[in-house]
Amino acid sequence: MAKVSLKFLAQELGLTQSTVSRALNNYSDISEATRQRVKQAAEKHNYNANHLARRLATGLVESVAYLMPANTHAISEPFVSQLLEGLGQSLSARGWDLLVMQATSADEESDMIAKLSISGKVSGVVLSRPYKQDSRIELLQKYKVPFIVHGRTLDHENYAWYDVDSESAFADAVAHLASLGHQRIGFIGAPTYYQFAQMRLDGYRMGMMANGLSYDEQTIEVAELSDEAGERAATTMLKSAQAPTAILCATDNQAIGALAAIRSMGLVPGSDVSVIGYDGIAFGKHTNPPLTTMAQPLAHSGRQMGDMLLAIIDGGNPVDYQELRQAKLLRRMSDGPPRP
Amino acid sequence: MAKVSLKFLAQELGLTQSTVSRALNNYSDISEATRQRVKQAAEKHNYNANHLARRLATGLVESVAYLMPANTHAISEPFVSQLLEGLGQSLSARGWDLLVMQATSADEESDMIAKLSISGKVSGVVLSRPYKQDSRIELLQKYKVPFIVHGRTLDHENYAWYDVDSESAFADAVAHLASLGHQRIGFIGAPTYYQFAQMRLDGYRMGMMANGLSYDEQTIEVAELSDEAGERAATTMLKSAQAPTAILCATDNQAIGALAAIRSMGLVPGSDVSVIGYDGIAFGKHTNPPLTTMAQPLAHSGRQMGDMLLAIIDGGNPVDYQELRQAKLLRRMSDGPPRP
DNA sequence: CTTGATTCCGAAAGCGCTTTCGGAATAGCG
DNA sequence: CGCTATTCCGAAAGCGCTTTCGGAATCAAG
Repeated sequence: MAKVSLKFLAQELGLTQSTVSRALNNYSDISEATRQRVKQAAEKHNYNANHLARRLATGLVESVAYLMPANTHAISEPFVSQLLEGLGQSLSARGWDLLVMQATSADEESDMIAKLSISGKVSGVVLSRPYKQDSRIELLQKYKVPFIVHGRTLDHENYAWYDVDSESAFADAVAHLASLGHQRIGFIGAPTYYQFAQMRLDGYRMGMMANGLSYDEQTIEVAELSDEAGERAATTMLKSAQAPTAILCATDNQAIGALAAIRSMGLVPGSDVSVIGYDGIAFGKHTNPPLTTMAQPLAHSGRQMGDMLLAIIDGGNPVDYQELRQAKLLRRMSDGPPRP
Repeated sequence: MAKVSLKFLAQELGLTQSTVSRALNNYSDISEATRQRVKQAAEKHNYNANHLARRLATGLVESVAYLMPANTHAISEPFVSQLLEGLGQSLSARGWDLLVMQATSADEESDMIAKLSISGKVSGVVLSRPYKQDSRIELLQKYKVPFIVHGRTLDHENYAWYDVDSESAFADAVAHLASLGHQRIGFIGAPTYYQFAQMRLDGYRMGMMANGLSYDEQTIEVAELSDEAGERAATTMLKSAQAPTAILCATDNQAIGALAAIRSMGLVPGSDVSVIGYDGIAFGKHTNPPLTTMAQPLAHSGRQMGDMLLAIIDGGNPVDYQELRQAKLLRRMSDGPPRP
């Protein structure tokens, strides 16, 4: 079974490579008759252009890289999975490839971007969970590689991003808790080198002020993004003198941990102390009790971002592709009025 | 900033492309002196070989594809995430790329494989969750594309795979339940066009027989792999005349659904009716009650499989790379002796 | 000083495709 | 019927790299 290349088809048909190539690519200077003939032959022999050669010749690289966050088992986080799925769909609809890359350390992340950029391996990049100031974004801009960010940095005027307005989401969550009668609302945040962590904290603060509640550093804990970290943070918070009657968490994972912490202190989440998470992971339905959360509309975020990135690669202006979505309260069973 | 290509470096150094290339690739017919000179220049100008050109020239494609199961939101399943992570590590340690592909329908899966094979886009493939008879595997063999399967088909003699012995795992689970005193043990399985589903069912059956329990078609339900499906299956099972006192589920997701079904009937999982899942997803710790499960050792399965695949690509004999791991019982709170 | 063996580098072909250019064959027109 | 305009295809260069081959220069040996 000889490799079916352009040359092969050309010989088979008594034409030249270039003619065959142009026929396949619908050039207008090929007669309809031979075009058909060529296409049938291609079909018959199951011809598939070697994409390496094509890309080398055209300079177009039909693939996009997704960079997984480093220093965290992010891939096992729900949002990454969903994102990947959507991205894949968007890309493959156009026959493009999706590369997934993973840096093992933060240093390596920048390195990887630099390599990626100059190697011309991909024609677009999607980046998740940026830092407040993210050198990767600067690199991407410097090398003029089209990209889109899942989330935002502090200064997010001049590039494309897709994000959920977690600031107002957290303000809303506080308002909800306040309307239930809570006064002491704790906050379990994430390290604020992540911009999303900062915004969630800001939202919390704004919500507290807006509802006439005292914003107190004492009722804030910073934790990593895991359930264990959430559990630890909730424990120390509940053991403090002024234990809160409700806890807001930066992520569902942390909230799930908080639930565990509350239970293991002999308290009942949802009635003794309320917990609200953020993300809306499907699994929240099955926790004990089911987790109330600010749910992101991430169903098609991957797809969305893929389409946006493709549009930018096609020449669109990145700043035209900034999309802010709203999260909404998904009440399950982990919130309620405070104990009198 | 001119593109730094071989040509560029060559001019810079007053050498030819070929010399520069060979210097960079450590050919022995290049003097140590010029080798150093070339390498320094490359370093200085941040040279990175265009991998498209290299691959075209060498015929080696330094990338591997992971095919996500179709027809299911598999990517959002925990095992896919973990696998991807491990694969990425293994591959990137060698500078290879990981492509993720997703077919939207079962038909398309074979198509995709065929295209992938003849396009020469990748030099290896990893495949998850094969069917009993899987045409994709035949295609891969036909086109002589190195591959490794995550799971096994019915006939798995002559290719590489990595699997967990779910047959004995389920037999063990039954034995455990029997030792607790359960007599009527139900089984929620998966569609048996999946080989893994067949094996888990077989394990269940073997376990029942080995413990002198009656294996009855009545106490078997087939469900999709989601929590909702598990919930429905458990519900009909518990409403039947001979409701089981324990339920074994093919996956943790189903088991989590079963937990919900039991609770919504006013029963207490773990004491009124036991449930045991399979997979060992991290989340099982947080269900209500925490889920007892047969945990796979999937921590490094991705890494493992990546290494195996690489070895095969390097010329290893696929049949030398078949690895069967054991699952083990992870007792949490969803199992216990039956109510008298 | 000649010969043969080394050492080192340049020349050139080739990977499979795209794309520009030019030219033969055909068509259209007066 | 002669001339220009079209239609269609072939020739060839080039994308950036690898790799084989041959030859000039250096070396050791006779």
